[in-house]
Amino acid sequence: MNTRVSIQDVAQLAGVAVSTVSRVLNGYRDVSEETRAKVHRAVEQLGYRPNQAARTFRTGKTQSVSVLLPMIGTDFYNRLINGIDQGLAQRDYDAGLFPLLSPRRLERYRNPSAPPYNADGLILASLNPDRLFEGGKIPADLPTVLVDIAHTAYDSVTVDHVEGGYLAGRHLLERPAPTFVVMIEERFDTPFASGVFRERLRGFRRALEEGPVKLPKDHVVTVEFSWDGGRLAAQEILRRLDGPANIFATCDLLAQGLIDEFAHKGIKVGGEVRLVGYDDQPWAEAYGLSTVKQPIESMGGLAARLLLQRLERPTAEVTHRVLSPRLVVRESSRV
Amino acid sequence: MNTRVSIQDVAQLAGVAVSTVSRVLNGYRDVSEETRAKVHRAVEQLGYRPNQAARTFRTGKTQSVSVLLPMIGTDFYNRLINGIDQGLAQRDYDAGLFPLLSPRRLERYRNPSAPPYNADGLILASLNPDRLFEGGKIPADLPTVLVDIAHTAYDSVTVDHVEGGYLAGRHLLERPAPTFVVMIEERFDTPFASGVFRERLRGFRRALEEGPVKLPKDHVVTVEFSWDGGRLAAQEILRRLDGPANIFATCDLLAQGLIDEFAHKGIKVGGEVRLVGYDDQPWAEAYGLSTVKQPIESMGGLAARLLLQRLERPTAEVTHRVLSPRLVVRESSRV
DNA sequence: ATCGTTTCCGAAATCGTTTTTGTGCCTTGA
DNA sequence: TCAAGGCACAAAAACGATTTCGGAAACGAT
Repeated sequence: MNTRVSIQDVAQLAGVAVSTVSRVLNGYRDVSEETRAKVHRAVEQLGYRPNQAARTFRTGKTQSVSVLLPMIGTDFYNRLINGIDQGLAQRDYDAGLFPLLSPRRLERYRNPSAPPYNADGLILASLNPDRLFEGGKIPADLPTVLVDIAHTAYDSVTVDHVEGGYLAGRHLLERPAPTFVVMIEERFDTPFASGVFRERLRGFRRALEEGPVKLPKDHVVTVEFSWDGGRLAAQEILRRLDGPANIFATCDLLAQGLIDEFAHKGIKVGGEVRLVGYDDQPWAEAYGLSTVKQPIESMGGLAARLLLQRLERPTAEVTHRVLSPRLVVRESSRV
Repeated sequence: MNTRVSIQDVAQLAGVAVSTVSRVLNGYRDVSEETRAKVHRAVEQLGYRPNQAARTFRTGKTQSVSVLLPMIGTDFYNRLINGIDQGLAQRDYDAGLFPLLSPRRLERYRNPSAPPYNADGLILASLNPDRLFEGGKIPADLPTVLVDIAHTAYDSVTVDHVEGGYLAGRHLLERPAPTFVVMIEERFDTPFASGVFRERLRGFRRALEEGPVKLPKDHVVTVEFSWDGGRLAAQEILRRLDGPANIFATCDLLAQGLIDEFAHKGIKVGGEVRLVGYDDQPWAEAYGLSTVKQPIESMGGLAARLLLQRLERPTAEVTHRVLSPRLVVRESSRV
């Protein structure tokens, strides 16, 4: 007995036309105080709630955007979501989150009329639209901005991984020593963003080129994306080295594995063995891990603002914003 | 030039009526193979995509449900979301996540025509509908199921915290010793679920009643919901005791603080000082922490299935499902 | 008194689907 | 031969809002 009452009923009870009720409800002018009150009274009395589906149908607007992202629960996406949310809230927009929790979901969301696309705009986090939509267009030509990944055809906000690697490199080279890089194997068969680890390595190399130290091929250890990966890398490094070293792990998880394994072998990072990670995970501070911190919240907030802009002017020129990471120095890289 | 093409255009190109196109698209009978092919050809040629808003408007169905939850990023909500997602995917429903990231969002989501309620059903996680909607009804009378909280008026899935406390108590009392409980102060001014810590304590007390050991009033230490809270509790306990003890922490975070502080003082849990936590956080295993594990994924999956059922039969009787937690014994409580 | 302007409001068109109803035509069976 | 029924499709009526258009009344200025 709630969804049954329509704007018609309100109009009838108030003794006015539906158009008048609509005008009152949407705060338009051209309505006298008197009728406005009558309408409000009728609305109150009937407990009328506008049918949102009808409204969306007519206006084509939902006042909401969808955020598609590979997963949730990681520190990265938590911070990103918070940033997006704040950016959106400023302008009375709401965000629905649609994580690609399973291959099945991914398949479903390829359907252009899936629920996520029932929104005014779209934020794709770490998701390559070409791969996600298999070369097709964005469903319903939804205004879209990419975050944590770039694409010539869409607005995007990213942070510069090359620069992050460079920062790590410059820092470690304050004290020249044999250098190792521990990084992750990339897979290109998912619609997720990729190539970042290689970029970080590239930046690191660039820093090395400015100094006297070399990075031999076999000093780049490629492992799996796991804590165990880091431990294995530590064993590998110890096999190759006995003395001071500078180590760059292209993500904190690997750095953690390294630290734990070193500790197990009685080696404490910082001093002789210096280590820099990447990501600034929440536990990094407790671990005393030097690391490269990305402005993830800013990235999210900026993406939200870009989307809002695009909603206003759909045909404006595509913009790409590249944010800079920041080096956080802690004990693990002290000389 | 995509959203511009409607079912009309398809009908015209195919040389049939719109109703026929609709029948084809929805797989209804009463269409010959020949016209079916014609329509499909026209659809293909025009790149026609049905207007989802219109469809929703007409049918009143979206094939999606909304999940309202206090936050994301915690282990609890991660597991819950995974459970829900799996339960929903089985029947071709999609879930939009709407975390109450800020007080502002909470306020917005009180509006019955906010985007989250533009769905076929609603899952409220840890959220009390009375408080959330300030005594009002669920927006648009959306079929709703509650999870991690109960309410007489709605379907719900919860796990029994009293039972969890009881399990911890029975286990610790295998070896009688002075007993402490570390718990968290509750706040009732939020729309979030609450009272669970008290319930866990109640269950623990119930176990004690079956044995010879007493729980003195000042052996219940109430602290803040933080790692530091656990550390302070450890200090407090050490002040009161010198010898063996059984400790029940009503959540793992407190247990972690306890363990760390004890370690700092040279005391290792397990053996003399036995400890049981609650939640089975991801790190609990590495910590060797005995703890009470809730079947969170099951809870989510069950909630999803209940909602699906209710969507089919909106007037069916309200059901409440109470799941049982399970004790995971590890080193921290070995004798 | 006349003429414009403004203010307020109603009638009707409209959005793109789904669903109901109607209508010829073709079969079938008695 | 005729009634009954099924088939394939068309026509039109919803669904519930917003928006456009236009007209009556009220008002002020000439």
